[in-house]
Amino acid sequence: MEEVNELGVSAGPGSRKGRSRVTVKDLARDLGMSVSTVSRAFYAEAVVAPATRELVLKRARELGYRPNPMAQSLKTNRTQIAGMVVSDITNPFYPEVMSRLAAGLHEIGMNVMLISAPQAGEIDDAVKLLLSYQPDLVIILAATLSSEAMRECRTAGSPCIFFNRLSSDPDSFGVSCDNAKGGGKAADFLIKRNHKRLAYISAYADASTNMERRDGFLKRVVERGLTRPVVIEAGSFSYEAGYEAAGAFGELEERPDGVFCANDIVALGFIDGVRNRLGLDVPGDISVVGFDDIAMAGWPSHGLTTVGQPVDEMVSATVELAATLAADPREKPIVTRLAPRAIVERTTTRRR
Amino acid sequence: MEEVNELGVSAGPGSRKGRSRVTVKDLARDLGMSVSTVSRAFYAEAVVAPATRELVLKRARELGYRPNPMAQSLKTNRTQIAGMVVSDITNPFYPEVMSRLAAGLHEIGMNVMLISAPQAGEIDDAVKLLLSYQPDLVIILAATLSSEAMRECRTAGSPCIFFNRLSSDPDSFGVSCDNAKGGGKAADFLIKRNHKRLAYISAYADASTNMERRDGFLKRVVERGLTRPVVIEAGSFSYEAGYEAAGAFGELEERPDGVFCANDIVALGFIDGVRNRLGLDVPGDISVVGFDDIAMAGWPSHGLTTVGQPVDEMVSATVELAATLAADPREKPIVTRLAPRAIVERTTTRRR
DNA sequence: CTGAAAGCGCTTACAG
DNA sequence: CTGAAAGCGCTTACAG
Repeated sequence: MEEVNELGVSAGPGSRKGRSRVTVKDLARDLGMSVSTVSRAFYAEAVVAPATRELVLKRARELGYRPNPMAQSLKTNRTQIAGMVVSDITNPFYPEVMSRLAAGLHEIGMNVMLISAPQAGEIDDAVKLLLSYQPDLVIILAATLSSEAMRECRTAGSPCIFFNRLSSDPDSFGVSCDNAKGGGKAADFLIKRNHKRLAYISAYADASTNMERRDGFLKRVVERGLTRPVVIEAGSFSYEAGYEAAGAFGELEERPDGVFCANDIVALGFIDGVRNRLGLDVPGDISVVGFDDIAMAGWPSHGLTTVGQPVDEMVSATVELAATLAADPREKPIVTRLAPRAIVERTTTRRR
Repeated sequence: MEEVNELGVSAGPGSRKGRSRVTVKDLARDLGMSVSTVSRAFYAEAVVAPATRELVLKRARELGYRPNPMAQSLKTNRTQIAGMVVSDITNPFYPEVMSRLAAGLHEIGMNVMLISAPQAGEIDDAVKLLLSYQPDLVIILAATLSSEAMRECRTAGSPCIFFNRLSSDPDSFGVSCDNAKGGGKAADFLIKRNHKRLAYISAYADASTNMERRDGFLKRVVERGLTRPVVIEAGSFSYEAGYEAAGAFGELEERPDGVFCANDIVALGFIDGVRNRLGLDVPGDISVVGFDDIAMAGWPSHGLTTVGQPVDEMVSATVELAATLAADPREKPIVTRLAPRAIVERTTTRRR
């Protein structure tokens, strides 16, 4: 940082903050070039003598110069910011995804602005705050945007990518697992192991993920000639909801022997509920299959058999889409569906 | 959004993006005032006729005008951005904290820029990217910044707040639980229930949280006249580390009857390890106490007795500090310590 | 290939 | 109390 002083960049009156940052002006002066030329050196498309560019880039590195993205965005209307809206943070699936998404976005030079709403209601205000930074795009995890918020994104010119859970809005992008297929896999898995009476534990009823997994599961079961599975409404994607669902499960006159849950966290709650409240054995009395394959599913205390999500592929697809959208936000909305991974068989299922 | 058109704000040449945003200029024209006056209306300290201010604010609301923070920051050197650096996302304690911190920061009008590094090594680059946005401060969760990164924060003028885990750097802020006291509480708890031979499962050895909890625990145990607890090095704050530590625990010639773990997630792993690998009963053979009181600790399948962190207080303190720092970054570094909550007694401990 | 100039959307001394 | 002007750090037509 000595070079900063070499340059003679003084703190200046505006910087009570003590921020002495190298600006394009400093760099230009140091190099004896015009600001325009220096600026151009940073853009591959810009026409500038190769030798000049090299000189600029080299000196920039030495002085630790980086273009100020705030100033850039004022001119370019691009911010290199990806908004990330999250609400259902209690599902461990999302921290895992957030972390990997953020890393991927950093790699393409984007920064992530995080909006996290404990309650769904509070999301709107936060989205407004986010939008004032004009993010190049916003990625929505496990949250449902109000139609007002969606409209605001549109007027702000920030396209929305729904990750995992899709939106009913036809104007937004989506990256998701082929959940219906995943539901079908769960059905095949249980039927192959000779289960006869199946059930589905439904989470948040309106979530696309929930509906697709349910429908895929039911459809396949019926196709295979078994009776249509019972559906128990747990109400949300949470451990508690799964735990409560065990109560309703206990009331069934004919007890199912195979259960597919909307996701892992619901499955874990359901299993605990079934064990504690109904005194049943898993997998002795019933088999339970989850969806996601979060790290916890692999813990010995749980050993959950589950349909794995193709997280790597989903993250890559999202990052790629982000790169495209950052370059040209006018792409037409598209929904990408990735095939689920193979079922991971652990200890919550067995052959009947 | 109709008003935008009323105003006659055209998309303009620069906005291929279709971003038609109301600017201060538009608002001024609409109100027949100067840009200066309009701008002033948004600052409580600025001198402007009350009636004028009201008018401006009202119309701004109607048109959906919000000052562009990018442009603002160019003048003010304040960005209203809080950087958030996270690495240990597998510990569920952090998602809970992130979510609440983000919400609190949004309430004081700050936005959160997230850096998440899967491996500690990759954090430096991401921090550089973050710093180019000149965050008013950066909050560090469960991560250790390289000294180079810390220096960069300093030259960038962004003060660092270490949350939970403290830094050895004397130049940074900190908000943490009184971990030593928490360790002492765990000791008292086990001793009161007549445990005689105690052990501590250590996580990442260099983490301040780990050291303080350990030392507080050991000190209190010795003070109370018991023999100094065995310390087993699990190596990291993870389930896997706890699980592995059970192996080392099994090798001990004299088996402890009470174990205090560096945090909940380590405790859960340790318990599973002890049960699966050693065939021991918890709490039959040994009692286990954790630290944090994450949601999972309360699950029936775990029922972990644990020292609760004062998360609410820690989050409030951090947000308050952020507000102060955003206003004046030259505050002197201070470390806030909050008392741990009472131990939550569940089913992994019993009286001997 | 390079430079001078305009302007992105703001804030804030400086006059009046 | 208000307005005209300068300037924050950039990019990018426009000349040369």
